[in-house]
Amino acid sequence: MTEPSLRLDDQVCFALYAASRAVTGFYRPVLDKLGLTYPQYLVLLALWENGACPVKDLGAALQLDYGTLSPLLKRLEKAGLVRRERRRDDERSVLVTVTEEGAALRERALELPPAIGAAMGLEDAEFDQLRSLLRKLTTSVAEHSG
Amino acid sequence: MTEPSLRLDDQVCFALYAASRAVTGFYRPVLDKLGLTYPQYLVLLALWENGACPVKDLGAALQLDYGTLSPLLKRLEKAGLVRRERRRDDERSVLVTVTEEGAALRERALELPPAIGAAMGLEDAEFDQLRSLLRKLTTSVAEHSG
DNA sequence: GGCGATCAGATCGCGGGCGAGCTAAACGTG
DNA sequence: CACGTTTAGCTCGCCCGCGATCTGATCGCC
Repeated sequence: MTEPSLRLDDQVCFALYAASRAVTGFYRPVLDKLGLTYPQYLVLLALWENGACPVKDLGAALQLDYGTLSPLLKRLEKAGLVRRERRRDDERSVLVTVTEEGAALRERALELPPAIGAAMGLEDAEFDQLRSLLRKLTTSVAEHSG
Repeated sequence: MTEPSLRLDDQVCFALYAASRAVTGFYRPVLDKLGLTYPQYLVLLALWENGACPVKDLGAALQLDYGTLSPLLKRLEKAGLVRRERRRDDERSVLVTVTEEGAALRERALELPPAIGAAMGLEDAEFDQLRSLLRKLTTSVAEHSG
């Protein structure tokens, strides 16, 4: 019965934290040219994919709450990339729509995934493996958080 | 030649971002009981392991800059877990030392890795695989950021 | 010894994340 | 219809992360 390790480099949680920040750090200079931050980019990914969608659904897709999304969306709106309007049929809900300008950004964003893919230095198999392990981890941890 | 995917769920970067936040979210209630935030916990991990160490080395171990570490260490000091003192032999450098109280926290922290390990729901092999993929990813991305 | 370069660290500003507390709209049940 | 409950969203405060800028201390080199 050995004592559990508290070595920093043994912790998957630290590896995760470091990797996540390294990747967003890699995106930063590229996204700067598009005038976006990393979370803003993720929001646009969700919107490009789904067309318009209410704030609630964005939160579900990105696992972010209103405290994060509300100010972020306001900044995207101020930048002219997004519109926010109350639904007529349910005044509680706010529908977020991509503007022309926001849609145009999508073309320039297409170069991002290949660039990051190359920088990651993983084989295709490792890439898929990593993604599926991360998904499994996320859902499992979420279940244990209830 | 297909267009690169911009689907949110295809992006490893998003899987990473979501997993990292899910894990720190899982730690939060447990660390709350110790009066710690997640980055503070990581700093203590590094200090428990190395004994005292200058701010610069902490930054290297955690990949964090002074803008993050300086205020964080001040908060840890105010909480009585850590001491900060200028070195006599090099007045530029600040040595960070764990106090008795900080050292005592280590015992209570020993229960964390098993708990998170269980919540992750990964086999031992997957666990090691994930960690090594994350490390590989981190170093590779860091190299491509120069 | 003097002086520019480098280095350790602090500070500030901004944009996340997130919990807590708030408003207003819609719903549900009598 | 009235009234409590749920729901969507906002705001605020605190703590990261990080770029930029500042201060002092040390080093290198003449």
